[in-house]
Amino acid sequence: MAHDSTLGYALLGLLHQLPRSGYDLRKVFSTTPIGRFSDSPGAIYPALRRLVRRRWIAAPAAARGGRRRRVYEPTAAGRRALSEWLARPATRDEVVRDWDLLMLRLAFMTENAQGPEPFLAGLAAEVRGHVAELEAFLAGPGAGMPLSARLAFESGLEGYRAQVRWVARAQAAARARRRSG
Amino acid sequence: MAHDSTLGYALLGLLHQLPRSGYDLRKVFSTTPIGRFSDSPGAIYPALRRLVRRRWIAAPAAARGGRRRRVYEPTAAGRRALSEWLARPATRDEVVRDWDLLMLRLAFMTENAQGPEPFLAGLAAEVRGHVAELEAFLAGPGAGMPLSARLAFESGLEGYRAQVRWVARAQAAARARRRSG
DNA sequence: GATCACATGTAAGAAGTTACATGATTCT
DNA sequence: AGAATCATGTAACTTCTTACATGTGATC
Repeated sequence: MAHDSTLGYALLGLLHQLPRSGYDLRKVFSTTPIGRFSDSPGAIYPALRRLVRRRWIAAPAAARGGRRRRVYEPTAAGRRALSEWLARPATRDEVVRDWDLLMLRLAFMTENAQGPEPFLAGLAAEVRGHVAELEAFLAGPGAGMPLSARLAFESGLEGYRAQVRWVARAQAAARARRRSG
Repeated sequence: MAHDSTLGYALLGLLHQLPRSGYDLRKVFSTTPIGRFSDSPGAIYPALRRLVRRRWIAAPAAARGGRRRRVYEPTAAGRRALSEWLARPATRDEVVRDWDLLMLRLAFMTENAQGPEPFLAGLAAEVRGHVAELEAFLAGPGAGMPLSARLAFESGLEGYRAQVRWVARAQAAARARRRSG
């Protein structure tokens, strides 16, 4: 099954938590600092129609005539698509280019059968590997960078090092949760 | 002057360091982990033509006939545009949605008159403000998030906390550099 | 019945992606 | 000459942005 955009999965996950209207979804984005999604109608409504076209969500007939509030909820296929997406392990490419997408996946993982532990294990490996790559670059070809460029590079490196520490704590928290029920 | 895309500024900055061809620029992106830019020709060449259309870069006539290597360099207007861009202070919105763009600006700031210190000062204020916002959310409306969602939120928070520490060190490094010449 | 908040939609354009096409040079 | 590599270009598609348009219900 072809995949949707980050926004598409964000909407699908939110609708899985609770059926909502496009307007509700916009308010989620405009009132919480959860992601970096735009609350613009020009993004949300087309994304919803995309999901409808894929038959991942549906609005229970109702609300004919005029433009009333349309509440969407996932179909069986939509729930399946969400599950499959949540089960995907983190790739190196996502670590480098799409960290937000990985965190979105994690955020919805409570709804998942296995819980976050397998995902976090894979993520830990990939993020450590990426830090090693960045460190190798800094020690090798990147050694002679001018001050500002080196500072900018170190910002990225420090960000990923923080994620290495975070993921270890996250794994511990998930383990503790599983043991204590 | 209207602004260009992140990729456009990346190209402009690189060409300011050293005149290059599109192919050279692609290799920069494919062989260094500096940014998250794609090395795809479908992004690079149209972006170069955009910069040419704006008269920010030019390829010294030469290389007529057939498809030979075309080496671009910034025009006077291009250098001016780069300078103005580098002089822009970091905004909160960029901190939240476009950290990479800020780091790109910093990376080219060695070429700048003032050096990175004013930029870093503004950046420090904005990133601290954003951390405070995230902490307020976690303590207030976000207090009841399920485990996975909270972990994902904390990943973001820890990333920004790491940037608060990084920016303090970066300011110290820039100060030390200025004093010691 | 005017006005405001709720709610959805759309058009135009920007910029990227993937995949393909093609010319020029160098190496064997 | 053939193959690999250097080098540029383009078409189709996707998705987002900004800005505008429009309908519906509640309140004054």
